Amino acid sequence: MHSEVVASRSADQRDSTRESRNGNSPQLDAVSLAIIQQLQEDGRRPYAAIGKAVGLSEAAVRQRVQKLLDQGVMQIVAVTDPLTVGFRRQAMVGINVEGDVESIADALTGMSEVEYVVMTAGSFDILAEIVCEDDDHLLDVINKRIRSLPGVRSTESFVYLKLKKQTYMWGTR
Amino acid sequence: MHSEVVASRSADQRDSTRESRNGNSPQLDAVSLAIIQQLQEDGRRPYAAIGKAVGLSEAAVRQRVQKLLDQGVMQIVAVTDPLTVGFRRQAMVGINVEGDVESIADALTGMSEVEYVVMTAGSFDILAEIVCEDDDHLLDVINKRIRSLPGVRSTESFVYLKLKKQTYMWGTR
DNA sequence: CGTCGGTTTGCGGATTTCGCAGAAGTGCTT
DNA sequence: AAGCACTTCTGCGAAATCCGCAAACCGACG
Repeated sequence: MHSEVVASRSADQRDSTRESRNGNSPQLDAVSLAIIQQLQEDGRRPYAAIGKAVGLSEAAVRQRVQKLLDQGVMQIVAVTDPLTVGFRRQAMVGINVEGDVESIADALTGMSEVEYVVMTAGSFDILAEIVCEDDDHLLDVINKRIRSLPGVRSTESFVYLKLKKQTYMWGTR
Repeated sequence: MHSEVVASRSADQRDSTRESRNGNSPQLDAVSLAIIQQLQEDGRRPYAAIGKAVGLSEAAVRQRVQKLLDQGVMQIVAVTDPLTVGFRRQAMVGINVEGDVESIADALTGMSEVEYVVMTAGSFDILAEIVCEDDDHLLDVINKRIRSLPGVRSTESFVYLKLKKQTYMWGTR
């Protein structure tokens, strides 16, 4: 059917991307990257359409997507502005830690109200995004649960007023 | 078929959630919220399965999902850890503004390297997440493009070292 | 009471997903 | 070079899903 596409692809695209120095990250070739890109535009795009776009059979796309999902490289989900969906209070919290930063980060990861945790360089060791239903809940999470973690030296909160942009399009520039 | 489910639902769930004080946000009833919740667990879950879970026919779920998509209330996309996908440098940038904060936020929104923009209360007026390929690119975006915006008083950068958590499960506690 | 707009439902037909067996490609060993 | 283990890709047929549409339903309003 589209055999000429397959033939023209296999030689060049296959291993053009080098696996990163990041130890745990599974190496992604250009085809998987292209598949991810397709699914970043529309998470429900049919496998056949993706296959046509990247030069692979429907079944091959399906297998690759399943593997990417299993490996945790990507997830296909609905995303919303939490404000729209009834979570009225959100905040980014900058945290300074003494001792092991990663163990604190892991503790934050375990909290259901914490949506996003990243270790950073700069005047904060950790940034964590908190999503709550109301002020009381937010106050409780920040003051009781986070500040009380042993090793947390200080925190600074930035309450969200308005979400202006939220994209998932990297690679599609 | 599942008429008893429909019957039991229509009376109670329909308009149990109040529309928010947020002017532009389309009011979401409990059923749409439940649909979103299903799609946050798996963006490719079949409409029929969602219908069974929320007590609606397959066609009704399909129409609601389409409307939520059209209205921009939610989007169904693949999300990844950018580090895994070859974007080696990311940073959160805190920005202080003199004058109109929103116009600066809009300017940031227009930059393709900016993934996330939120207006905040606290010692920053805006938080923006930047995704770049390398150090040069990141430096360029922060120093040349952001700091040069008229009205930007100061910026502070937090370069990402390691992403620890990234979830889209609000509502599913 | 009638009707008007918005939603839901129940279909058939087109499309997509799924599982599987065989072919093809890769790397390693002899 | 040939053999072998392993992974990936392809090409189906069957099952499930998606999609469009017309009719039914429902609350609101005159």
